[in-house]
Amino acid sequence: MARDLMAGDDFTSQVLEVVASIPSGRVMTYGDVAAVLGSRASRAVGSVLRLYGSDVPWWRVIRSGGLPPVGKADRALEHYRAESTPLRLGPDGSFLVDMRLARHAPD
DNA sequence: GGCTTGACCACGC
DNA sequence: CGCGTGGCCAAGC
Repeated sequence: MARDLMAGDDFTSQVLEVVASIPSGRVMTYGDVAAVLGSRASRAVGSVLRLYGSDVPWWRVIRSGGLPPVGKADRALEHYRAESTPLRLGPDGSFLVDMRLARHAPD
């Protein structure tokens, strides 16, 4: 049947649901997403996005330090530029998301 | 059932 | 600021 990514009962579906609800130009940390689900499984959130992230705005979910997933930083950067996500220059000269401004607070 | 693996997080040095 | 350590929790074997 066709309820692959529909209304969530599973942890996986709920993660995708939350990620899809993040507004453009804003971001949430893996931990924040887990917290919305009443869990602290930040790693499991990452695992879900690694597998099913292609269908949701995965670049809006980053680490607590503002760094996007390793290897995907360049792809994420293109999206940030397009969404005008507040960026900030890291210590090594790379771009990080400015959490102070871009962090989206859940209820 | 237990052990291992992870797109993590916080803290200490 | 880099690195190690312990803790969390879902999924797969």
